[in-house]
Amino acid sequence: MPKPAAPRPANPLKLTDRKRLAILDAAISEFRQQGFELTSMDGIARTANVSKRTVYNHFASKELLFAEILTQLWQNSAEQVGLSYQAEAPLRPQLEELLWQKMRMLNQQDFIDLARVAIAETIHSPERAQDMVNRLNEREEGITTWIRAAKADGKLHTDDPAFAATQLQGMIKTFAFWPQIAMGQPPLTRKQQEHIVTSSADMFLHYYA
Amino acid sequence: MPKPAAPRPANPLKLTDRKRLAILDAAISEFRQQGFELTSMDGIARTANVSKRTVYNHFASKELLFAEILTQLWQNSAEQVGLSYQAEAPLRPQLEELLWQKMRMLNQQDFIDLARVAIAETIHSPERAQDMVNRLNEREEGITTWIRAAKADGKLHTDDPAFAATQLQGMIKTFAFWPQIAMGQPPLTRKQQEHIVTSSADMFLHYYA
DNA sequence: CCAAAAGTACACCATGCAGTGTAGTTTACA
DNA sequence: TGTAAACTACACTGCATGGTGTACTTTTGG
Repeated sequence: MPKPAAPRPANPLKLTDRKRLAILDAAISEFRQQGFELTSMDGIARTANVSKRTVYNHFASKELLFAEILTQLWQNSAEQVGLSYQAEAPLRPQLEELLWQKMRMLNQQDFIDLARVAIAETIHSPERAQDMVNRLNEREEGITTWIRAAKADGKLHTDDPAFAATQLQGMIKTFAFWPQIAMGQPPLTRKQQEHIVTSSADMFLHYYA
Repeated sequence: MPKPAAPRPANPLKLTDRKRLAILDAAISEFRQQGFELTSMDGIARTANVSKRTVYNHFASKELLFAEILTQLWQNSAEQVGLSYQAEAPLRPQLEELLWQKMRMLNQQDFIDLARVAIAETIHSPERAQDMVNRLNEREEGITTWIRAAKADGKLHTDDPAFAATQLQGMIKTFAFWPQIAMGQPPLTRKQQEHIVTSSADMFLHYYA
C-alpha cells in the first residue's frame, strides 16, 4: 500500500520551483501594495512562507527581485494592439475593434499593476522609466500603422498619423487608464467601456474621415 | 558712522522666517527629486543649511512637513480655470481661451511637482490621494459649467456635459500632462501647445457644435 | 545692553532593514 | 538508502533614519 498523498502537495512542481513562485507572488503583492521602498525582504519572505535566506538564494538582491517581477508583469500583459488595415471593409468597425483591443489591454490587472509600480518608481530610477517609455511607445505603433494605411487609402485625412494616434488613444486612457493609475479608481464597467469606445470612434471619424 | 550692512543679510525677514522658508524650499526640492521615503530629515536640514533640531522645531515630524509642502504647492498652483459663457460671442475663441488657461495651469512647474509627488504617494497614503482626487475634480468644474451653459444656449449638443468636459481636458492632458507626470518628459514648446489647443478645439466643436 | 527666543552642535536612542554566515534539517533522485 | 542540493532557523553586521535632549551661541527687540 503506497503512502497516501497527504504530505505530497498536489502541486507537481519541485520544491525549489514552488518556493520560487511563492516568492515572486509575494513580491508582486507586496511591491504593488507598498511600492519599492516600503517593501522589505523580511516581509516578502514571511508572506511567501519561506525563509529569508531562501529569498536571497533565489534573488541576489532586492533590486534584482524587483526587476524580475517588472519583466514578468510586462510579459503577462504583452498582448499587442494591432489590426492590419482592410481597404475593402468600412472604417468604423475596424476602428472600434482597435479601440476594444486597447481597452482590454488597459483593463488587465497585470497591466495596471505594472504601470502603477513602474510609474511610482519613476522618481527612484529614471533609467527604468525611460525604458518603460520606449516600450510603451512601441505598443502604440499598431494604431499609428493602421491610421497611416487608411490615410494612404484616402479614407482618413491627417498630416500627422502619430499625433492622431496619440489623440485617439488619449481619449481612451483619459477614462480607462489614468484615473486608475494615478488615483486608484476602479476599472470601468462594460457599459462605460462601450460608451467610451463608441464616442471616441465617433469623434475621431467625424474629424478625420 | 553706522555699521555696514555686511552681517545683516539683504533679506528683511527675521531669522526664524528665513530658516522656515529655507526648510520648506529644501523639502520641496528633496521630496520632488526622491519622493517621501527616500528623503531624509537630515538631508533636508543639510540642504537648508539649518540644524536638524531647527527643522524639528518648525515641523514636528516628517509627515507634517510633507503635508505642509503639499498644501503650499497646492496653493501656488491654485489658479482656476473658468470663463463665464457669453451667448453673444462665438464659441471657438471662448473655448480656446479655456483650453489655454488649462494649458498654462498644466505647464506650471509647481503644479507638475505637486502632481508628481502626490501621485507617487498614492500608494503610501490612499486617503491623501482621495483628497487630491476630489480637489482636482473641483478644478475641472469650470469647463463643465461653460459647456452646460453653451448647451442651454443651444450651441452645443451633448447629454452629458461632465463627460464632454473630461473628454476635452483629456485631449490636452494626453500631450501636456501625463507624459510629463508619469514619464518625466519635458514640457511642451509654445508651438506644440498651440497645435494641441487648436486641434482639440477643432475636434471638439466638429463633434459637439 | 540685557533677557528671551531661536538656532546650533552633538550625542544618543530605538528601530528597521539589506544582506551574510552557519549549522542543521528536509527534499530530490540515482 | 545515501548523497547532493535546497530549505530553515537564527544570529549577527552595518548602516540609515526618525526623533529627542542638552548645553551653548546667536539673534531679536524693548
